[in-house]
Amino acid sequence: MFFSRNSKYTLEDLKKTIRSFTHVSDSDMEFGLKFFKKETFKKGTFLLKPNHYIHDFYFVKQGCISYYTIEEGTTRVMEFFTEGYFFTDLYAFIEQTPSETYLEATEDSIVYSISKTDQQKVYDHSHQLERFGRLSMQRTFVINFQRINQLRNLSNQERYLQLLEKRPTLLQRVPQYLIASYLGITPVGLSKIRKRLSEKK
Amino acid sequence: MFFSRNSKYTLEDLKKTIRSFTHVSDSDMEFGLKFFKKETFKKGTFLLKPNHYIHDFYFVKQGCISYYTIEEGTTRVMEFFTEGYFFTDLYAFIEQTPSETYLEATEDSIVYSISKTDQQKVYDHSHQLERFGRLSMQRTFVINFQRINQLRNLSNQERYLQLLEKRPTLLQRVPQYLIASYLGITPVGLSKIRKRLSEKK
DNA sequence: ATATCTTATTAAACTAGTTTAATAAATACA
DNA sequence: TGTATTTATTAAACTAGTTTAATAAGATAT
Repeated sequence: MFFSRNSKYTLEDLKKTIRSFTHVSDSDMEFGLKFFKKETFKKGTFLLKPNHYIHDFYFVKQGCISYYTIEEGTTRVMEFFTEGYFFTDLYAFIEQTPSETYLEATEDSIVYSISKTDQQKVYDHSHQLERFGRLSMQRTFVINFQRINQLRNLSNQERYLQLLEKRPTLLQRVPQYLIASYLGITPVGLSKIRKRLSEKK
Repeated sequence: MFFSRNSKYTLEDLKKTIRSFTHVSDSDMEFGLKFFKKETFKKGTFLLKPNHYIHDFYFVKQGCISYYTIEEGTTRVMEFFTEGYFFTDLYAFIEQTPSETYLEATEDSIVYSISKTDQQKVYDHSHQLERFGRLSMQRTFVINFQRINQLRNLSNQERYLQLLEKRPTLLQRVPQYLIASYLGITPVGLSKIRKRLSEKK
């Protein structure tokens, strides 16, 4: 109900991203890519809502998918998936449990998707692509690990500045109160930080 | 210089842990395990210090390895690796760059190690073990992700209580100022939290 | 056992955040 | 275009942490 499907697109960017991790032969690549479907999501539509199962693994071709929970009325943004990101609600995807999260297109978005079953077929068929799977997990691990250390070691202001530096367009693309949530602070807190910074300059 | 080596041990616990992730045939398992070496580290000795390369991937059989940096004189503990943990300084290991971290045995410890080269051999030889590699990365991903959300969403007091619950023995095994560092607070801060909690009861 | 060194607690002053509420600015839409 | 709604800022009172420094308690070694 959420989306419309249509396939047969170039997938060049996806192919390129996969090969940035490890060598994959043309035949294995072809085998893998044929399972991907192109999907488009209008701004404000959902790829996933709580209490639903998630069957697909995604790659962002264009747009922005916000990954968040709502607990006691408070939105908590865990990630903004933009161009080139692989994503899913990994916990629910792995365990095949009902999700507790939202995946919302906060911009008009185009993604490629592959079902868990098909992904398993791909990994069974291709050692090279299983390796890609391992390495992309490893990459994500490193990124998350750096994020953990940032959260523990940097002040909110420092984290805001790092975000500005690393993902400069995000603040133009996403409302500020969601950025605040992503940083783990209140909108008021972020506003204060911005004021403090603008006064310093 | 840091350690002494000797091999031929049962490795039963390592085998069991690997098989908790995915099926691995006896022959693949045998092939993989023969690369692991048993190493022992006395309390206070180092598996890794800054500006050294790390060549090995580890599994903790017994003991506790603290993974930390020292920045501007401040120790920042990133993880305590205890029984059943796989670990290495992943960033330096992957990129083969000089490490910026310490891996210190904060208890007398026994670990199994495999070199990066040998690990690559194992992955090249066995699709099943490559899958184990992917799945164990995935597991670590989920754990780290939960940790990120805890850091963003919970108060220091709540995180301390969660740590007490999830790893209750850790506080007996590790000095409190390292626990504080792991939680991202000062020893004084942790002491205050403990006082507040003991008064509440 | 005593002295030494490390670790933990406490106190006091301070700071960067919080909450709640009001206001201002920006955006959407009818 | 004007009005309604959403988003961002500001203010005020508060809170959970910080830093520095002193003290107490615990562990180690001679």
